[in-house]
Amino acid sequence: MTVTLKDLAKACGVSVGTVSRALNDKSEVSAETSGKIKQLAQSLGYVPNRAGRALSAQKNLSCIGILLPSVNSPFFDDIKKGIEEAHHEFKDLGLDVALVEEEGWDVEQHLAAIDRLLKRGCKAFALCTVVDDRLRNRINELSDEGYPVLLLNNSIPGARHVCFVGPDYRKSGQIAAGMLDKCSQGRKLKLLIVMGLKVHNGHKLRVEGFLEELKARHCDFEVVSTVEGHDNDIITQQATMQAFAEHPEINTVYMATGSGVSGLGAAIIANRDRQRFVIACDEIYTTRELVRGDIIDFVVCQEPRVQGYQTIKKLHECLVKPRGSHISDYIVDSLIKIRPHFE
Amino acid sequence: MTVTLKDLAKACGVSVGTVSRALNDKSEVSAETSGKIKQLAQSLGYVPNRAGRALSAQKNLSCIGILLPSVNSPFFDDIKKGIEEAHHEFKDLGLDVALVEEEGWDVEQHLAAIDRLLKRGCKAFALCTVVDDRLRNRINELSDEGYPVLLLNNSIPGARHVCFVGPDYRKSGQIAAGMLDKCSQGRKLKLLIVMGLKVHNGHKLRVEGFLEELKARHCDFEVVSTVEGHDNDIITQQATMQAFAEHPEINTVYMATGSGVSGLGAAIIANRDRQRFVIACDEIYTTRELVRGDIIDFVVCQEPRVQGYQTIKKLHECLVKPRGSHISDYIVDSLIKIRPHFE
DNA sequence: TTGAAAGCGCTAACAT
DNA sequence: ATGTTAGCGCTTTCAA
Repeated sequence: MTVTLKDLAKACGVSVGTVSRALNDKSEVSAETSGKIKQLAQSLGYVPNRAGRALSAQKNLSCIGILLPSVNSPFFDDIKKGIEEAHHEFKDLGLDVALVEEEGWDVEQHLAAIDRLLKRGCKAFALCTVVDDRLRNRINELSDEGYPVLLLNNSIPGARHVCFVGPDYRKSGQIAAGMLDKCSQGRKLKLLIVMGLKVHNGHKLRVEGFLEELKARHCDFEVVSTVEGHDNDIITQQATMQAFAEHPEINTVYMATGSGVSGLGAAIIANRDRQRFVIACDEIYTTRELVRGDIIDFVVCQEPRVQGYQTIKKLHECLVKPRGSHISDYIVDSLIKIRPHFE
Repeated sequence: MTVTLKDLAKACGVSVGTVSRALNDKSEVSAETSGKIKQLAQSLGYVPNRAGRALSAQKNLSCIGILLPSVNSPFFDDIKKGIEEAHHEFKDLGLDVALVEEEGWDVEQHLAAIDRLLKRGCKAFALCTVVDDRLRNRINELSDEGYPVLLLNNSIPGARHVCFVGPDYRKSGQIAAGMLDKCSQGRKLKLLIVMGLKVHNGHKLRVEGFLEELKARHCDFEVVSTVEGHDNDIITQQATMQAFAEHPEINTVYMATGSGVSGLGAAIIANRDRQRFVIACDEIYTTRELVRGDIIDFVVCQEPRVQGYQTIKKLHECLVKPRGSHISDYIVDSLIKIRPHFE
């Protein structure tokens, strides 16, 4: 049988209350007793029972705060679905979720959103935000105050976080290159690369991985042009159209961001006189449509729904497990999707 | 606040015990009271609290029985990992798992295995077994006795089951064809198809989907030969070698089963003088090696780990939810994997 | 600083 | 057939 608080209490000659307080760092317990209890718990392999804990915490359930830059960004739809699913599933284990949605990646807005979540009484945070000094500092503050912070989808170097949930962007690029290599038997590749937003670290990594892998495979390629779509449909379309006009020899397009794909699609359709091989990233409604219509040849996806689900699951783990337990990252798979996937 | 047993009891003017019994069909409660309670529970949107239930059921935890034909079949390794993972995760929610492993698909053995699980006191079953009348009847018996039966990986037409967890084999074949189409720009395909076992319905469906999709895409192809590897390395190797000898023009191989892939690899390596495009199914250790070595071009996988995990999760749901709740199937994704996936 | 005890939602044993 | 109650593991008051 598994070891319970009662067992520990008996073994230590103290009451269950004391054991509970010691194990949860409630600080109204002497260092000596606490140490003894913790040690014993360790050696006996005590692992708290979720059901018991959940039941007890039923009235004052703990809340997870989530920040997403998801306003007008369909990519986040599936992440939100995953969050909802997990929220529903963990509700009766004493968990609540508060979601704050922002439009875009403005640092001020993101900082304000974090404060709002904090005021709502959130006990843990999942942030999809951007590489910036003030944000990094704010995250580190939260961590130091004992709040678990999870970074979602976009990693922030130097920020203290319990774990990262998201894709391996470099590998995503490598996989796009690997596929391209398989599909372009010997043909010389004249490449157009469409980037997204400067602040998003992932898009850069994707391109790096992409080029790296093309080289490693000794593909015959040349990057004819690289444009920035700023994750915006219209800008993406204009930039792509212009690149096609200036470099009609472009025969392959790699778009390293999911946002702005409508613009890419429009540009490709407007230039259908030339056959081009097109690779996109991330599965959103428009992308699916374009793959179905054979405008885009394949997409490298990143399991957004799983990301949403795992975000909640991981933070739940943080709140339930004893402080300082190691929580592993969750790196989603990079999935190649082609037309039959969407039919 | 969510509605509890106590709320229902108060509203109905009965005791919590009666409500619990009514909702769990304990049959020592009058049809009249029971009906009234159920109706009220429905209209008030009562949903049982997992934590409470788990805690209460702690001592006599219910056991899930699983049958896998996994002996000497590395494909099941990842399924088992998923089962282990979920087992660990649901342990403190009052769930136990009993796994019985058989070698191959022998009907007698599978029937005996089911009986063994039943004797062990299992309350629900997950079966990975084969299309056969006696097995179908046995499954229907179990269902009629009120045991939830889940079919894992291989569906059995006409068997009453609460849900199916596994791949869409037809789609798996379609996706292989879609990829092949992308990779074989115009080249005429001279195909060798390697089947697995007759009793496995899925392999047949894969080939159907594969050919269907090639036709739908107007690919220029011809099935030069179809061989049966009987999910065995040596037979697969011999059959493949012979096909290559008789039809040296074969330039593409589609293997619709995961087992026996070592044999396929050996045959390809022995015939390296000719360049052939090779598609395999299912991710096992050997397959990964062969993809890394560029012997196999790509694999269509089926998330075995997720299948294992979801099997436990779904059956847990069956045991926890009120009788007769609808449990949805879980169809895993068909994943295309290429070399960078394994590096 | 610590112990005792109530209570979270549910089931099952016991009583009626 | 139904009511009453103990107890599952845990946290959190309330006392001491």
